[in-house]
Amino acid sequence: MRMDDCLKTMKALADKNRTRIVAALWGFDELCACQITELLQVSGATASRHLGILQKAGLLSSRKDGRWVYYKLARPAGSEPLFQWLEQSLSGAEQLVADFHALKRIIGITREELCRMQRGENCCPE
Amino acid sequence: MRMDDCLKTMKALADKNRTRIVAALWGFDELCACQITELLQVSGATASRHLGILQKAGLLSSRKDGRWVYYKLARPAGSEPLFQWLEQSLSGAEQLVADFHALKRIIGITREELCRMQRGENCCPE
DNA sequence: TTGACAATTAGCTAAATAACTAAATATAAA
DNA sequence: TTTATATTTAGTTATTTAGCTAATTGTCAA
Repeated sequence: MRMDDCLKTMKALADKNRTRIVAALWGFDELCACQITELLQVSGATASRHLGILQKAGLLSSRKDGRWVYYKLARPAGSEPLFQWLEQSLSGAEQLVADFHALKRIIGITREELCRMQRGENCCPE
Repeated sequence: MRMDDCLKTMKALADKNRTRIVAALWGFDELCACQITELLQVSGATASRHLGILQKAGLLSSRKDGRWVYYKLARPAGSEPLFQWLEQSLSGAEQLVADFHALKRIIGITREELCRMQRGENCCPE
């Protein structure tokens, strides 16, 4: 690996929100952009930018399904020790435990309803 | 490890000059601040700041010997996989090979002469 | 074909950070 | 004790980056 690629990986992981995304994908194999947006409580554009940085570093892969884009961990060849260190270092971290519970709630909401919430529409459109 | 400590480690390593410092200490057990300054070709203050960031992240330890301060890798408990990934990812990196050769030259210069050079005094004081 | 809409990109602002110079600190030598 | 000097800290400036809103893109449904 070239030094720049290695630094790109470190820079991608050296951010709290991006580490939260990676950790979320340990517990939930695949998540869509709007679910990540809801987890981080940031704008969709911000979540998208973070996902792009992780993907450009080779840490995530994405799959498009209609209007939705799903992300999962890529675990490129040779990255095993890095992920091992990360998982071991972060196991039980308060923020990630809270995230795990939040995600259980989030995946219980349909994506349509989730996106409606994110657009600020109150609820229950009859 | 708390999440903040983990992020501090990642942030410490997510900088080219600091990665070069860590890699330098793989090949040369212990180096003093002025040798690191010479390697990176930055001001002494800048080198000192980078060394401080690595030390606060727990990645370096230091030892004072008179006017000189020597640094070495700390390799804290649990960090083995991280260093394994780093060494494997960076093995053969162009910049680090060049640094290794530069260091062989640098350690051949007495610290007194090195610091004299860094103060801008030309050479050969009789 | 048109309208709705999830996701991304562009453009901006505020905060974080890397670099420098100058001042402060601590140690050795005269 | 005074002077020289290796390192660190303070203060400043320039660059990078995380966040936002608005505009754009690509897809589905009416």
